[in-house]
Amino acid sequence: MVGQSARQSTTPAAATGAGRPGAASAAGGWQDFSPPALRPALAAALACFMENGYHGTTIRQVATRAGLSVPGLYHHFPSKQALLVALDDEAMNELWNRSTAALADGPQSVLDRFDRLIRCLTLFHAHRGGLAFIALSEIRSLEGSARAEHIAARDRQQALLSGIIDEGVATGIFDAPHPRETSRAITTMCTGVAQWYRIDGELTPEELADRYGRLCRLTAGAAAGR
Amino acid sequence: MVGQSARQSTTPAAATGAGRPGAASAAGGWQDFSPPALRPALAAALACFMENGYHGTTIRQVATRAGLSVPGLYHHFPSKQALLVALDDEAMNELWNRSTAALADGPQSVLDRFDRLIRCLTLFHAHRGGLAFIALSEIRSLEGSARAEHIAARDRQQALLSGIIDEGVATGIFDAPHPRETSRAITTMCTGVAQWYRIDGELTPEELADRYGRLCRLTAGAAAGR
DNA sequence: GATGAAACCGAGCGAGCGCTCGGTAAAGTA
DNA sequence: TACTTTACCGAGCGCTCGCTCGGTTTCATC
Repeated sequence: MVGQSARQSTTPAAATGAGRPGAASAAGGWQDFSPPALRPALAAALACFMENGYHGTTIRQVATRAGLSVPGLYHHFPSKQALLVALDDEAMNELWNRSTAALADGPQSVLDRFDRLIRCLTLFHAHRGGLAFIALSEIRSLEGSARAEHIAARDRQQALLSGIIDEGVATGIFDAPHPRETSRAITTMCTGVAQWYRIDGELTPEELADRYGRLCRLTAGAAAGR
Repeated sequence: MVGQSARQSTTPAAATGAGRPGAASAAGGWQDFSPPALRPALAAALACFMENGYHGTTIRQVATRAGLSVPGLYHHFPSKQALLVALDDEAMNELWNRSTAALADGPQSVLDRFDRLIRCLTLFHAHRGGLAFIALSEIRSLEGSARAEHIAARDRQQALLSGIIDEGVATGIFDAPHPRETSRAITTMCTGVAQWYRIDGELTPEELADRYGRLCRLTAGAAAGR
């Protein structure tokens, strides 16, 4: 309940990014998750895809959930695939924006950046579990260039963490004889949060992030700390 | 290439289990992964589901891949859903049989059992990645009681690891102030192998299992060892 | 060589799919 | 008031879906 949810709502977050929520440009804003803020049709599509998957969802289900007729839905999005691509873009962009903001926001030692990135990953996958889950599990359903773009974004995102781990190994902060597997394992741990975490469960995202921060330090071969 | 792949093929594995491959009843047999041994129609369904997901796969694709006509396929399985359930059962049963065999096979200290279970989980998700991936990602597509049975099997499987971790925390072998999250994180790491590991990649499953064994010890708060 | 079971297939049924046609209603602008 | 834009919908098109009907072929057994 308490945590450090960093409510700084008096400052309108509107500087470098596109001005959309999720840009999180202000200091500390990368851990502020107030509004979901998806357009109604997208929110309906997300809910349907989470329940039945992309191919298991019909356009009529999405329309009904959005309170629209089928042609009414097609007024906002040109195809079912476009709904998926928009959700995927939203997820990948928001995670990237938050991650880069987290890395820039504070002391720049390797361990500080590691801790902030882990916190960012955990908070995102807890708060935006649905979005992250779809982006992770429906890669196969992305058609044409959208799939390649997703994979490029995922690799770029993954490089943030593995870069820090490589740095930490080079400077002796991390004891990781196989940095690639260490990085893979930590990434999997954090993204896995989207698969099981429920926002109405026992832990707040902030509490979970504290616990995962400690676990990831251990996995990376750092001192337990806090 | 070397590893400890425990080739003991002279002894026919045929004692306690149903006699099917994957029962792995002989000593050390839980880490012997020689034959995939799925019926042709199931193997075809698995390949299709991996490429396009359950709902994204048509019965005609499965039939073609199996070298059958559509009615020919229906001679072996009564429905598309039955193919998925059979694959899911195969995955859950094989993992359970191997896990219980691994726990029984050797010294019974907490750390010994932990190491063998982690090794078993990693080897399984590397060798049987396709099967494990479908069982993990298509839970939503299981209809009726099959979904509840899968979840029961998954919880039973999960309890093997969390039980050991609780034991280790109680006896002071593991330093884990939040055993449930530790258990969840380690499980996620190991099952995550099915999402990215390729059998034709740089690491053999046995090498990967060695590295993951070390990582999981760290995550659990044990001494690094080896 | 007759018999029955198992293995298989060409053709196609009814249903539901993604998507569109040709509109109407409401709101902003001149 | 006329005109444009935006937001929406009833009806339905063409297609593919999971599945089945009514067969034929293969093969072990007598």
